[in-house]
Amino acid sequence: MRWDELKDETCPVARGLAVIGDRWTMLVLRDCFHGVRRFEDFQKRLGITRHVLADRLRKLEEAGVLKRRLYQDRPPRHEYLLTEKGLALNPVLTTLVHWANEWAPHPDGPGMTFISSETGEPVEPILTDARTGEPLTHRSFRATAPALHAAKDETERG
Amino acid sequence: MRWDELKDETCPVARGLAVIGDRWTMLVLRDCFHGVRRFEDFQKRLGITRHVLADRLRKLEEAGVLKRRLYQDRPPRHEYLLTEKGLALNPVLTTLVHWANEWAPHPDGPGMTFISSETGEPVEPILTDARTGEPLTHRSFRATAPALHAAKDETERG
DNA sequence: TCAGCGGGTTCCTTTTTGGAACTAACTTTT
DNA sequence: AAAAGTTAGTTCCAAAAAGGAACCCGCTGA
Repeated sequence: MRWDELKDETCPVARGLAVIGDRWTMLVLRDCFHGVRRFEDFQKRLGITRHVLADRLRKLEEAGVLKRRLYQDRPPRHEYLLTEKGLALNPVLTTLVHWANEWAPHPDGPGMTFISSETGEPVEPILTDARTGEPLTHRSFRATAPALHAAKDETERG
Repeated sequence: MRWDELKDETCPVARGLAVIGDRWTMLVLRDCFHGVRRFEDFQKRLGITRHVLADRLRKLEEAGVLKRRLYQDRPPRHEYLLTEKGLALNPVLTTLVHWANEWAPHPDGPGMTFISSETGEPVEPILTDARTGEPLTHRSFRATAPALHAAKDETERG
């Protein structure tokens, strides 16, 4: 399987990764969430090469995660903004940050924390079951693929 | 910046992606969560080339996400198991699946759902604030980087 | 008219993949 | 005993992607 065939897979992990699974894409999105909008700013902050950046921005726009908006005529200049689809990736970034803070921390402590948009109070995002309200740990639930019942309960413990 | 320099970044997004941000890595981990343990099984299921798979498994082991365990001598054969660090990636996969089911669904419906390990009942994983118990939407909170106060509140709405 | 800005594109080199074949160390079948 | 199968890789080469630097275009402002 080649990488560009991922988007046709049934599995939602594959379908998600077809959009955001590329090397630089998540870092571009991180910067979007930090308010970065312009080509030059992405390039300077990420240290990504210019043609790779142009390619990723184009693909994210095609995927509907970003949209371009004209912010001046003559010469036409665009900025890149998160769509609803892009904003909805916030939990993915968040859980990744949560994991990295715990399992791959920088010596100088967490580089990122979360605050409420309304109150500015610190927020501690955790995964819970919407039906019961109970917090979910990696042990308390698992994924099942309808057509794929090879799922086993064993991992390291087995 | 080259890709292999990511792990030295301060930002937890970058540090996380240094481990799991590679093209095939998340798909390998998905299969781990489905109980796949052996080289041949990964290879057949993913359609990944063998030396790329060997490389990814080695890197995941070095990162402490997987560990190899001998399951037979003569000839020595190893299987790959998730460690605690690897199991802790479950929420990242989960939120990705949640996003893909909503925003990049397959025509034939969701390819993956979640069930409780204890009861087998369906589980709907959502992000909430551990302090208040309130569900978090992508609008209700945001990340702040201590050294990086360029964060703006505006996106598409601005 | 000349420098500078913003947002790319082009060119070339290096690295990473994809694809297929091959190896090694056994075990099982004929 | 020889042949075939199993498992986990490694090697080789061609193709694709990324890194790095320079260049281009349409302006603005001095």
